[in-house]
Amino acid sequence: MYALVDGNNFYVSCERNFRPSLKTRPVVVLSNNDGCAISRSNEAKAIGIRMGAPWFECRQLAEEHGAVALSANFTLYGDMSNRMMGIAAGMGPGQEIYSIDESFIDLVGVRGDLVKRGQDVRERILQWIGIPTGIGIGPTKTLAKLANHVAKSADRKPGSYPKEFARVCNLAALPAADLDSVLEATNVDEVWGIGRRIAKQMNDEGVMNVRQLVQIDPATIRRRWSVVLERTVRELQGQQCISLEHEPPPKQEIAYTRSFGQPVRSLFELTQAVTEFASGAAAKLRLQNGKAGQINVFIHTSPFREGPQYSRNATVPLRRPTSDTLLLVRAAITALQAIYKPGFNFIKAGVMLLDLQDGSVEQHELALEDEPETRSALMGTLDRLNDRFGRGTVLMASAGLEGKERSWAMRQNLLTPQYTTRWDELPVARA
DNA sequence: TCTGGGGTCCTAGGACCC
DNA sequence: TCTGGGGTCCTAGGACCC
Repeated sequence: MYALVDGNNFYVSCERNFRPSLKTRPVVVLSNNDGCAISRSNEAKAIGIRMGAPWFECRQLAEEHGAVALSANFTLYGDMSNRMMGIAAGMGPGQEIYSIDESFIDLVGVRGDLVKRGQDVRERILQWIGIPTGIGIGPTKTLAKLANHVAKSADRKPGSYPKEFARVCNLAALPAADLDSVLEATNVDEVWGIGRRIAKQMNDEGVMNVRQLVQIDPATIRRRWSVVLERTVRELQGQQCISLEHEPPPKQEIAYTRSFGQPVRSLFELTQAVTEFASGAAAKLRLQNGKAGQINVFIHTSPFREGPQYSRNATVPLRRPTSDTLLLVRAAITALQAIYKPGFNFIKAGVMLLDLQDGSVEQHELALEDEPETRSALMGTLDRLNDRFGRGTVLMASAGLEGKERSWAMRQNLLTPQYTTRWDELPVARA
């Protein structure tokens, strides 16, 4: 038995916590460069702002309704997430943190009324962290996800499901007939693992709701679609196919990619960006104590804009697997120089670390180019300084200096303070 | 003027081997 | 006119998730 605990409109809820005046207004949180709406309050959804909608397209509509837009403050959301996850973990003996705002809880061996238990956890998160959540409970992860969808819809959209399912919903406790009517009221595109494409294909074949879906033989699903979807259907039928991951497995690749605040043309500017991205990726890599065997760099123009398009990437093998910022930046710049072509308006670049391996394995060579121990001490110091005094405190000179140059830096014009992670930005309470 | 970022898994097809 | 069988590895692309 599993529960899925999921924060409602998570980024918006984090922001509202520190600015209660936002609680009655439509609020949207925007992606990097203030490009798209990536989190919306119920009020913002109600006026028709779609997930992922470009802000320049829906801005007027939003402002006519008194909406407030904010730049994404991922430092804040990450910290709020950690606090929420700590409380959610109390619901059962195991937890898998599935994304920034949701975690699966293993309920094996938990006795008593699970709905009551869920309601208690929900209340605690709301009171201590200020984040409203929905909790779904079911015999498989896919059914727990579905129950979570029911819990949220019943709470927000009157008439979608019976009201007693609102906020906390346990599908496992339902008599078969009631479960059937829930499944019948749920479109296949709400199922975890069924996206737009497959939902469309199913609809074309007359499979509209989940009750119809669970009546299909898994072998048929496999033949018509894939083993992935077969697992999904089996899970909906109550058979556990996807187990809980207590520990996140080490990443197989690490990416650091960004759109620019404005298009750039020169190799000089791209070198700055690629330096910064490679440094950032290297820091993430050291955080999981890994080493990369290869590094990939890409640059491309904007498919949304007029003008000649250009998109290329290059992969450079490292002589030895490494997590050293200096070596990775050097390799990234080599790759960039190989793919750069003048005369284009570049809008995005990225660095990907590939072929990742455990950092405790050291491959030596006869003539060492550097002193590995000195270097890893240097990287440790670099990470500690940037952690303590803020990202970018110590950086590679080719990344360029704050304010000057760096024309590509992203726009975040509507950024809120880091209320919970910086002493000088703590909210102040007045009597 | 203006369109995010970071992942995973699976499959098909090509290259290559004996 | 006709061209085997069995296998591995790699990559690109497509699907999905948040």
